[in-house]
Amino acid sequence: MSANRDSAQKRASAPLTDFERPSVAVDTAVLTVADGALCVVLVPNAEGWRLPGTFVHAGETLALAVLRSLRQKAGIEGVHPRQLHVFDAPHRDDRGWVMSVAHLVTVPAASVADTVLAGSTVLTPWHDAHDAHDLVCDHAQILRMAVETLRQSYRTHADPDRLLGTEFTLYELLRLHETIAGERLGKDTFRRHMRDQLVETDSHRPGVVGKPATLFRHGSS
Amino acid sequence: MSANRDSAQKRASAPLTDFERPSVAVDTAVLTVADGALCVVLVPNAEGWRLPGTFVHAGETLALAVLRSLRQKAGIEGVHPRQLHVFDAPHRDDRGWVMSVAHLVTVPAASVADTVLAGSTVLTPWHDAHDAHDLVCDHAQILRMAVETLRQSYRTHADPDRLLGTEFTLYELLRLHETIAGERLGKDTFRRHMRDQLVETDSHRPGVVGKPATLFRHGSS
DNA sequence: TAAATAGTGTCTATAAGACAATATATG
DNA sequence: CATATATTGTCTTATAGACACTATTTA
Repeated sequence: MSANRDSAQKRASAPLTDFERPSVAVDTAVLTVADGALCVVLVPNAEGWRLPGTFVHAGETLALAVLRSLRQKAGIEGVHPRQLHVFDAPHRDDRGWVMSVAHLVTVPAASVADTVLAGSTVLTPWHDAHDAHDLVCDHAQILRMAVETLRQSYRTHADPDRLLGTEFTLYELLRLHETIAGERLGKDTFRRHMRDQLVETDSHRPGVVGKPATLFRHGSS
Repeated sequence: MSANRDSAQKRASAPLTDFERPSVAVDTAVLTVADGALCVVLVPNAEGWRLPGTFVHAGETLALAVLRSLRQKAGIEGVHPRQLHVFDAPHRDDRGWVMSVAHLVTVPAASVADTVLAGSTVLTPWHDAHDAHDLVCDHAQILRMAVETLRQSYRTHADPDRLLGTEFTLYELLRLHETIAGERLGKDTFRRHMRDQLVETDSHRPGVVGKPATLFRHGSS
């Protein structure tokens, strides 16, 4: 029975060379919100635009491979990769058997300018996430999953990815949520949902005209 | 610059042999609900209990590897694997560099008896999912993720995994949800939530005493 | 004071949850 | 009829969303 043969192989001390092994890559949707638009980092290659990615090296976790690829290809540092899904169709990559583990990373809009400067030899191309067509193989699907995951996390929390700074007005938070959700949200209902997650400060941010808005910080959670 | 070298490698026609590659395995939490308990399939090995799993073979998708491992090790057929997460800690397996892609599979309680018979040489050990301790490496974490994923899908749908048969009473559905959620649910609120997802039939299931319950089927969704 | 933005009070429609009443079976 | 289970009606309370009102700033 083949089940016995399989078990015997797994109990042996060096069974790993008995099998052909796949190459494992990571591909990452780097998202930010800037000027009321949800943006993603795309890099050009021969066949079109793609998400930044790399092969995973020995002794490296997937998350570290993501960090390495973003540092090298987009000059992005200090982020927290979230795993989304493994894409494993046997012939999705014509170079051979390559699985890709899709990831999501978010970058605060405030650090986008720094990011561009850091990758000195590489243009860091931010694109509107909703206008990103013609991506290679399954990268459009990765982008959709990333946006949906971001939406899900912002549906229940004020700013889990700290896309705003430490202090922000409720209207800035509202515009962030509207951009991520892709729809208008009632301001008064929104306030009531967010207030108990936030801490009011003594400071205010004056606008060009009108009553200055109270600044808030994140709660202890 | 190392980014350039990396790009050159990826554009070459046979770059896949330049890197050491990981072994990729699948491990699956097979869940069912039987007699008011959430149960999981565990198989014994030298270090303790573990979830059924196998290495992924060349030319095979992750889902197919899951199906093969369940057929061989537990006699389970006709299921639909759902991907949960990749476990990738570099030294999680002392045989070498092994990543494991965790999966969730559900089996209707009605087919559990058949499943046991089908694996003629293998005892199919169902265990209470909440009493499953002492699992090898990260399998306890996989089980937690599987249970949470199952709970999430039953929070919004009547019986997405078809754990009940084609016809069932609302009280049978209520007991299923209570077992999965791990808490009591109000019966009248539950009815109102479920009714519009279900189709009432002309049939009834008589109990030992009392008014026979109406049988329902799933809606068109 | 006029205009603009920030923040709050209140009303209504809807949904959740608990409780009670009704319906239909067995013995 | 007594009892047990199924099913529905209704009441209370909480929440969502819309609207309008108040507050505070600049010009």
